[in-house]
Amino acid sequence: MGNSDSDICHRNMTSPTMFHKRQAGKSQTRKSQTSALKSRVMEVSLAHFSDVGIEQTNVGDILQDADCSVGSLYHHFGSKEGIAEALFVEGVDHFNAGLLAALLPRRTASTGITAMVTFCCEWVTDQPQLAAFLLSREIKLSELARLELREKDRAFGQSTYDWFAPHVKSGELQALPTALYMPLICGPTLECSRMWLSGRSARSPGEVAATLAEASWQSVRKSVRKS
Amino acid sequence: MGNSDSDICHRNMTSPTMFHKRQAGKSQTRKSQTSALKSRVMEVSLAHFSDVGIEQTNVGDILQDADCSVGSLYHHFGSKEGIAEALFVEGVDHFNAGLLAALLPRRTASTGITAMVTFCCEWVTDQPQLAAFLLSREIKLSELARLELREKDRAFGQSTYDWFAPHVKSGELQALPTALYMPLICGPTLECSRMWLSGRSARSPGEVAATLAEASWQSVRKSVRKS
DNA sequence: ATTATTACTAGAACAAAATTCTAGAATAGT
DNA sequence: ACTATTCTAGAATTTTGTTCTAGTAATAAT
Repeated sequence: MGNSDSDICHRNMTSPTMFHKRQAGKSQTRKSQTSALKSRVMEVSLAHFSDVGIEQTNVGDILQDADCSVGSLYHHFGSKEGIAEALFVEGVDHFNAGLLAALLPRRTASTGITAMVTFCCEWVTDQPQLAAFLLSREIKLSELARLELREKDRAFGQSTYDWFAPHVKSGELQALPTALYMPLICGPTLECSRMWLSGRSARSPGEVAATLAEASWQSVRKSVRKS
Repeated sequence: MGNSDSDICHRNMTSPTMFHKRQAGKSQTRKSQTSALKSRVMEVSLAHFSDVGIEQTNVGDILQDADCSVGSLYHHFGSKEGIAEALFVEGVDHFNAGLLAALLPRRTASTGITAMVTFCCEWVTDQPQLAAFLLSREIKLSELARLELREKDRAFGQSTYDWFAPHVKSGELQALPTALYMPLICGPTLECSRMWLSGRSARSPGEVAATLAEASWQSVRKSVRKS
C-alpha cells in the first residue's frame, strides 16, 4: 500500500523479438492481447505522427483508434513521447539490420556501395511513413534511449567498418575518417528522400537509385584520373 | 466595437530588414522596442527549441526569459508554432542567401562545388543552434508559409541551375536531374552536420570540409577514368 | 488640437489535452 | 490458497496553450 513505485515497463519493444521461455500453455492469451495492444498503439501512433507530427497528435485520438485505455497506454509507454521513442528505436533497428543484411554478403567494394544505396532507396520508398518519421528528428529521447541508441550506433559502425577495412587496404576505397563513409554513401540518398517525403521533389528515391549509387561510388572510390 | 478581426500581424520578420520610410523622428522608440521584443522572443525560443524541441518548450518559459507578455507574444506570432515558423523561414533565407553568395562568383565548376560545401560546413559550425533547428524538421508550417517557402525554394533552385547549366554544357559536370545536384553536393555535409549536432560524431563539419568538398566534387564531375 | 484608428502590451480567464491516481481484474510465483 | 506483479480502466487533476477584455501609446484624419 505504500510503495507506489510499481515495476512499470515503459520500454519493452516486445513487438517482434520476444519468445524466450514460452510455456506453451494457457496464459498465452493475455500476453498476446497485451502485445497486440502495444503494436496497435504504435501502428496508430506512427500514422498520426507522420501525418501531423508528434505535437499535433493528441493522445485521445490514439487511444480511440487503438482502442486502448489511458491507463494501459501510460503503463506501457509512460508518455506520448515514449511512444515516439519506441517507434524511433524500432525503426532504426529495422533500418540498420536491413542495411547490414544488404551490405555484408557483397564481395567487392563497388557492389557493396551500390547495395547500400539501393537498399536505402527501396526502404524509404517501401515504408514512407516510418521513413518520414525517422528522417524528421525532433524526438527528445530519454537518457536511457539515448545511450541504447548510441551503443547500437557504435555496433553498427563497427560492422560496416569491418566490411570497409579490407577494401580500403586493397586500394579500392579511399582511406577516410570512419565517420565519413556513411554520410558520403547514404547522405545524398537520405537528402533526396527528405525532399521526396516532404513533397519538394516528385522523383522517388527508387527512381533515381542507380544514379545515386553511381555518384556515391565515385565519391568514395580510390582512383587515378586522366585529368 | 464589433469587429474583432483586428489587423494582427503574425509574420513580419522585421528583424533584419525593415527600414522603409523612417521619419527620423520621435516614434522610433516604440518601434525599436517592439522590434527588440520580437528578436528577443525569437532568440530565446531558438535556444529552447534547439535544446529540448518545440513540444517540450513551454510558452511560459519563453515569456519569462524574453520578458514578454502573453498578449504581445500572441499578437506577434499567433502561436508557439508561429515562432518556430518565423525562425524556420528566416533561417532558410539566411542559409540560401549565403550559399548563393558563395557559389555565384565562382567561375569554374570545381571551385563552385568546393565553395558550396565549404559554406555549408562553416555555416553549420558557426551557428549550431540554428542549424540544429533547421535540420530537425517536424515543423508543421502553415499553408501560407508552405507556399512562401516553396516559392523561395523554386527561386533558389533556379539560381543554382543557372549557374550549373553552363558547366554541364561544357562537359565539366554530369548531366543529372535537377533535383539531384543539391543532395549530391550538400547531402553528405548535412548528414555529417546532423551527426555532429546530435553528438554522434566528434568531428565538426568544419574539420572535414576539405575532404567532403573533394568527395562531392568527384560525385558530380564528368570524367573519363583510367579504370 | 481633437478625435478616431491602429498597433501594441498586459494578464486574468478559459479550454483543451496530457498525465496522474485509485481501484480493480488477470496472471504468475510460492 | 495466498501474495506479488502486471495490466486495464476511467475519473480526477494539472499543465499549458490560447483567447478575451481592457488599457496605453502612436499615427492618421478632420
